[in-house]
Amino acid sequence: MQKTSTLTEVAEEAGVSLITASRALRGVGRVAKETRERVLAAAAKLDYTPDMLAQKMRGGNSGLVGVFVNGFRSLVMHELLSAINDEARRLGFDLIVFNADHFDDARRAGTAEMLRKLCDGLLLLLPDANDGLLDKLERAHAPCVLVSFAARPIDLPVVLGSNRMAAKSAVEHLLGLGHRRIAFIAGTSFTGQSEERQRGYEDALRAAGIALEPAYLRQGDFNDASGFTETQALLELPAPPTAIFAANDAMAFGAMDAISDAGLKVPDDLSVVGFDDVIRAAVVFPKLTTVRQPLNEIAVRAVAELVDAMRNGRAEGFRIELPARLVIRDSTGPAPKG
Amino acid sequence: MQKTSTLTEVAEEAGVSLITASRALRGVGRVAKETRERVLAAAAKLDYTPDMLAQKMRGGNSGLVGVFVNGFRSLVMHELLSAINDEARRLGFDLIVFNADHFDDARRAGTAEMLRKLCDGLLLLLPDANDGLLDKLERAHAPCVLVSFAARPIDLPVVLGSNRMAAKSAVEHLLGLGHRRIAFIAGTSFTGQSEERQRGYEDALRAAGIALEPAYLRQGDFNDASGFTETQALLELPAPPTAIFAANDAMAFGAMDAISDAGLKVPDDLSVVGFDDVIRAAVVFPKLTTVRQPLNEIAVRAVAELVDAMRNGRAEGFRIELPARLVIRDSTGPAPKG
DNA sequence: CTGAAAGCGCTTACAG
DNA sequence: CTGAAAGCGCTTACAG
Repeated sequence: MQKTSTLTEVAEEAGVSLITASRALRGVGRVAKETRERVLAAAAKLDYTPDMLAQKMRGGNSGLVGVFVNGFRSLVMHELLSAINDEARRLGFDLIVFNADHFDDARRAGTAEMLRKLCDGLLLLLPDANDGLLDKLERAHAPCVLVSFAARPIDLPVVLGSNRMAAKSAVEHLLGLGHRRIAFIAGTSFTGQSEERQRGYEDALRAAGIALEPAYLRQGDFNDASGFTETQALLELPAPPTAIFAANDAMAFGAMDAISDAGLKVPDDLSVVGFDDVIRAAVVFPKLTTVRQPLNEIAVRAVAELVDAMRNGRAEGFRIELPARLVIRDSTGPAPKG
Repeated sequence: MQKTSTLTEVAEEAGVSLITASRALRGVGRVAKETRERVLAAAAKLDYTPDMLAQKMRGGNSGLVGVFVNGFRSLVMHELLSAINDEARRLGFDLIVFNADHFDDARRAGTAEMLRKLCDGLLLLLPDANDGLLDKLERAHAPCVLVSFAARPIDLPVVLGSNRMAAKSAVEHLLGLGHRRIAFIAGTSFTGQSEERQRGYEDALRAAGIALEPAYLRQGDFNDASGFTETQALLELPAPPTAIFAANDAMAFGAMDAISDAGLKVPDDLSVVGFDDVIRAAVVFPKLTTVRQPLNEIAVRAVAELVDAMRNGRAEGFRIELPARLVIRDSTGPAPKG
């Protein structure tokens, strides 16, 4: 099928040796101007494109950045990917994206390994703390940057939003509105970000002298549906909360739906706060009060740090937290009397 | 940096020849059970992963599907990518995504070529008709499928939504509501889909005996902002339209904003129809009447056809149009009197 | 059942 | 300025 021409054919066509053709094409070493032109002409004639696979096997850079993601479904992932793509392109790197969840499969591990060799550097978006790849990269100090990872200390560069502090300020906002019964819907714990947000929630309550009520702590999975179900459970409590802080926007949307379904109104009866500020947050009715993740800044910074690591050929461990801030919209209001 | 162990090392460790180790690992050819076990143990001990780059250079399948996209920004692209990923995974293929716009750059072409060799098959999402890659693939009958491409006849498999017919039914819906002055905001023409939608618009008007008014035809670029600007221009016309059909949802959102900004109401003063039915369409206020692209069906079908082409090692030209249908929501209403 | 060659397409030293 | 070797990590015939 692939009738790509090879360097040998180009050399033959130009009447020079393989290696001379290679040099002429790469513009490396001393090659007579006339010879070079002959080779270039031959390459053009044969529509020659170098085989990156072979090139890479001999070492050398590809100008490629590998991006490992965990699924494409989430809007945060989508925005992050867009921003990273823009920034990488601006700096002259192309992106290869690989969906890297479920690393247990041997074949998948082979692909990941291959991509690691093929690309000059790796960006891991919202990686799973249990991914064996992380250990491998850590041991090798491979040039890579983890984005939005908070599960554990790791000897690799990490760029993320300030989950804990921003979550704290979100809950303080609710406290300021007079809420005392505030629930938290947690997400999954793959990246450790949900835990950080929960800590911020607890920080705020503790600082306000409010005891943590276990019944107000619910376990969701970052999807709309779980926000819906967990909110229903909360509403059935003897003393239901007057405010719900969800670990992400999707669950906050689910919460708002559940509240409507129960015949209640946001924010009159219950206030809802999300986390992320995906596009939909500003468009939904009522508009969602949420924490804005600095996705763009995160992307730009992550790419910059990766470029640095690629230049050094290795990565040292450090952690950059970029400030996330509360965006107050229409889904939060004064706590209902009584 | 990459201290991956090689097959040679595994063979040494197991005390067998290179080729025997290769056979044992692949489970191919006759290898004594005891020998095989020794090799497997050695591989496990050395944490060996085969080098896909080297493997692929000798031929053989990778189990990888390459997906070429034009940017990550659009929500349609995002949903399509999600659906394709799910379906490919279900069938045991992994996805490698490459952002392939601007193929003119020589280095990028090398990457594309490499990916083409590396992957067993290619999916081109909303490809640009001017992309030189299309010609190459067409000439080679390379195993690939074009998704949402309508720019020109091409001797390669194509899967897309029924742009023209669905657009026609959208405009018929407006005609049924009594609208006579209906504008169309076109998008860019890379994939030819905007043109198809415009044809559907013209079909409907023609069938209703309404002359095409050039002033009602505006050129946008598929982004919100252009929907906004072009709508402003339409509103300044001596006889402004009473309905606007935008070639995609993003421009329809822009149109709604422009209408609000002008102090007018949707759908009382103007009706708006979009195309795509992205998530936001059902969430925005008022909810957008739009054409639902069968993105999921398109994804499933495209993957199925690609699997078929990969099995044959080549692709024949054909075109599968999946029905897109109008979803009537709140942004369309009776034409205002007078 | 096991192994010594040849080769995939290229580049890196080493010679001339 | 140009070229003949060696080798990247692997697999495909061809021998034993």
